[in-house]
Amino acid sequence: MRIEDEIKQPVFRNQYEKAIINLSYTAGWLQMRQAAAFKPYGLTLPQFNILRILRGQHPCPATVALLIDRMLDKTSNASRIVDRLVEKQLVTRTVCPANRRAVDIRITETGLALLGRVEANNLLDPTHMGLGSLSAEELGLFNDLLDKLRTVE
Amino acid sequence: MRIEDEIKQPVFRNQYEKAIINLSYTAGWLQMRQAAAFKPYGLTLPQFNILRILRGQHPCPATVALLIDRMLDKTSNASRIVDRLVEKQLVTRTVCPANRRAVDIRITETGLALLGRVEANNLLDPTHMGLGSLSAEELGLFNDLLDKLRTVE
DNA sequence: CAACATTAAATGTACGTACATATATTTGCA
DNA sequence: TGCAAATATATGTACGTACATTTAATGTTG
Repeated sequence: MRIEDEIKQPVFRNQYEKAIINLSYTAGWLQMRQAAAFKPYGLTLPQFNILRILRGQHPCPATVALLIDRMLDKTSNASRIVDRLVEKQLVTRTVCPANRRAVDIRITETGLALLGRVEANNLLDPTHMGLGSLSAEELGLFNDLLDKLRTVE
Repeated sequence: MRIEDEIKQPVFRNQYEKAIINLSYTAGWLQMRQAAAFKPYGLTLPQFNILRILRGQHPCPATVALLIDRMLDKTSNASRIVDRLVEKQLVTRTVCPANRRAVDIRITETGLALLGRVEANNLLDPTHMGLGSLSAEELGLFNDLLDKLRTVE
């Protein structure tokens, strides 16, 4: 559906403004679908992403600094997201013996099992998440346009 | 810059995953730039958008329901955003005489003046906000791809 | 008219983001 | 050694989003 119809605004001042609004709206649309997909498992998207990073490290621990480095959004507060995962016993947090400033964060068996159940449902495949309607060629074009959009000066 | 380099992840499992991450990342990138542009004026983006809606109604009042209807994000909490605008005296809130359940929200002279100052700086033009690097043709294509992306089934 | 449903907005709670500051530990160097 | 700087994380505050519940006013219907 065209963005004009989605948000019931028949006309934009220019194509730039339309693209800005379309981009924000579409990103929000995608985020809502992702959040809804995780909800039955009691997870948010940032929590899911951290669990995946921890599984990538498993059985080695990760530190908060490593999580921040791997996360898309650098300003998000990894400490507090880990807090919630600890409460749900999906993750453990222990002082790092080698460097007592740091903490060792590990995914638990429960966490691994939950991650497995979430992924078994193919929650992130394009059909569920949109984008299924774009061809490989269109996806490539789309990625190029996004990259170009961010170039300033 | 390519998304692979932006987030230092050299490879994606497939083009879909790359597009999803690229879309989220780019929308976040844009939102950061917008927030930074409004910050010197003590405004957030939702506050700015509500001020614009109120100016569109001026000198008539708007209700909370009208604001929600016009806002991109329907689940955001217009009541509380208006709270902050009232505190800053950019907006007034009075009980609607015709329907005492509703409230009449009006932009003040201070609010109009602030909006004028913000816009005088061209804060939302494509050069400041990115997208300046895209041609008219590319913008059209980009909008079409976003619209198509959201079609499911 | 009274009882109940509907409507409009406000409030509460959980979570995340953005940014500043605090606390504890380690490192480096005079 | 001792002390300042750097490092790793936690905490605090303001704001917004998502969603449920509450409060007050208005409609509706028997």
